[in-house]
Amino acid sequence: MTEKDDFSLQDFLPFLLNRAAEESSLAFQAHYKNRYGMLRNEWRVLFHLGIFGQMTARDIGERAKIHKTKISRAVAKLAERRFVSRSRDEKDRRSEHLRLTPAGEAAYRDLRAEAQSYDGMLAKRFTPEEVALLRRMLRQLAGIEYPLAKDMPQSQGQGG
Amino acid sequence: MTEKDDFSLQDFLPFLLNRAAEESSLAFQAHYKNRYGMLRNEWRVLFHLGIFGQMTARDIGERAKIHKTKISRAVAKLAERRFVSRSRDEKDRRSEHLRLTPAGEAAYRDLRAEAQSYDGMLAKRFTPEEVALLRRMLRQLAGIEYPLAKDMPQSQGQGG
DNA sequence: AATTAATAGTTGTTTTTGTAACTAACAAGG
DNA sequence: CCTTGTTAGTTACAAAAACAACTATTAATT
Repeated sequence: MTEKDDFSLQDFLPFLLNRAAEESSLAFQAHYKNRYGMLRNEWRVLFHLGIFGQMTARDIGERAKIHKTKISRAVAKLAERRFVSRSRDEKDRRSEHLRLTPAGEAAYRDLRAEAQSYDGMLAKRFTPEEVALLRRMLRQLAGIEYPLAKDMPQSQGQGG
Repeated sequence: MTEKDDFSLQDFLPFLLNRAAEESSLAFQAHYKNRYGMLRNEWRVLFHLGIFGQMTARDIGERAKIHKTKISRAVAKLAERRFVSRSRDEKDRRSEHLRLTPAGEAAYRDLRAEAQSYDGMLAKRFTPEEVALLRRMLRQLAGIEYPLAKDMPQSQGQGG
């Protein structure tokens, strides 16, 4: 098992990103899974509703880039557990507005606190400048538009 | 759908990392999938054998942190397609040594070239210093030890 | 208005993954 | 040697994800 080739798999960004994502999700995953029996897409939907208050399934999917079937099943489960309530839009009866119930709000607040402290724990391995740069680069790689506000130097947009 | 809460999902590292990983894997995935009908774990195994020449399933799993059942299935498929050959270790007949066949070598070289150019494309959105820092941070988050060689400043190990 | 196309969301089926249990081979201690 | 434990790898079953096809409703076209 001695090295034979100069290509480094551990520097290959898609591989590295996947490993980092997987590793850094583990502890948080354990939390929403054990505490609430939630799945990844379920906490994501929960968070969107917690953050934005009211959205349709389509809104969520668009913003988080989650496929509509995943949203549909996540919403079904959250609704079944009374974390989310649904109400038809009377102007367009195809879509429905989703929002958190009080129980959903409570779960959201708990998980959000957990997320914040967990994120802080991950971030404190680096300097604040490093973390800011990391997030900026990850957003760029993820194809997420910059908030475009504040005072960021907003460097090179090579976009290909 | 107006914001209501100050928590930013798009800054939450596990979410952001997942999105970046997913997004940045897409094009490469298309390549090994369409061209070779491979799965994620299959190209990973292929690359390990391409890089190290000969390994056991266990070696691969340990190095890439892939569970043994995934390795087992990936190897089975690669062997079936004659990309990989297996040979029992005579000293310890539980384990077997894996290596690429010429066809496997060819596939590896092709995919490696693709990976390299793809990685370059991702990287060129940033400055070389930024990319170096990004990889370093990702390795740290992924729990991958530094090569510990060369001339890296090797900063803060907060490790928690 | 009838026809066609598009959109929101759901359901069904197939792949892929995750987990647990298994076999075979080795290792150690009595 | 014969239990007991460990390791390499496989297989079987359960959970989750991916993909395609579907219903209901609205919008656009003729």
